[in-house]
Amino acid sequence: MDEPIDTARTYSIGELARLAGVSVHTLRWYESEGLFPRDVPRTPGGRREYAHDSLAWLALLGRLRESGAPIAVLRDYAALVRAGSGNEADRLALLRAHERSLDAQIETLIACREVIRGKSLAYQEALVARGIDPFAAAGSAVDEGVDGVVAAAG
Amino acid sequence: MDEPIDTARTYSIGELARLAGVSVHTLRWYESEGLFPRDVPRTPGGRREYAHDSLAWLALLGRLRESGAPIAVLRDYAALVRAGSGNEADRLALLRAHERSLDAQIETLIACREVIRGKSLAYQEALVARGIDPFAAAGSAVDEGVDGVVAAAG
DNA sequence: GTACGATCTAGAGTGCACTCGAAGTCAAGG
DNA sequence: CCTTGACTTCGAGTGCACTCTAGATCGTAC
Repeated sequence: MDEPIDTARTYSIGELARLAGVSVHTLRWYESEGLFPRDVPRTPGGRREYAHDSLAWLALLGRLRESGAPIAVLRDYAALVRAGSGNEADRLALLRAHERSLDAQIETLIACREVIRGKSLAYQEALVARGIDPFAAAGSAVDEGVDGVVAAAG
Repeated sequence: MDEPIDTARTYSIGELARLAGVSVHTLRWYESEGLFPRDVPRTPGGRREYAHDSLAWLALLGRLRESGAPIAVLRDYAALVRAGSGNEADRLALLRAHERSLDAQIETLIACREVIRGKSLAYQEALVARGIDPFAAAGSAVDEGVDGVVAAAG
């Protein structure tokens, strides 16, 4: 079951930063903010030696961040994992809460897209009605605008 | 065609803030940042007197902001509207660029949701396998965790 | 041994989008 | 007239999430 060649692999902070797509500054800052589920071991010289699974952990953090989770949520989740087994229901609750936030965000964005799409379609049709190619490079010398067609508020 | 009762309606900054769901501070700040398509008129006493269509304008700005458009984009759009007719193709280009950004955001969020959903389903199944109701209030006294089932990285 | 790049710590600085405070003005009610 | 509350300007402060600086140390290659 164990694959020592892979799992024994460690990363320097520079390597991990490159692989995870974050800066070394960010990795140190994440650590100082308690976003790792266990202490990052050091070499005798004091350098960070990340375990191979740090990359997967950072990938998860990355997804949470991308989807708007504040650092406090990542910290809470890391604290639960750090605390060890027995709190899986808490972890699940945290993840599900974020899922709901994610659903809400997606809905919001879809609603925004509809509004903005409506607006741009109005401009597009107005331009076509005036005999202008709506996808031509901008800056034509037409005198009269299409504001009345699109909306009073621009 | 004109409906003077409605279109002649003006709003004080407090009214408009309430209706648009932003703070009066924000309205003044938006104005100072050039986010209105024309100068906001003042009463003889120096107070702002927003035209009735300001509400629709703010609704559009709100949708753009909600969907991640930075203030600079709103400023550019306001500047185009302020410049008057003849630049509709530019306005359309701006809106369509934002639409593309919106599409990308939605895709990203959907990808995030899948990852996080996968994670929470794993916890859920692990809890069920251990005979625990995954939706019960958290904090049960189970000794052994499900980490091995979910993933090494938490 | 020395040069060099990567890493270390602690703490300051950045950018965004507000958000608030201070000190004063305006307008309607009593 | 006086109070009250909404309004004015200007500038400073806030919160978030990094991002960077300075000055020292580590470790490998020559």
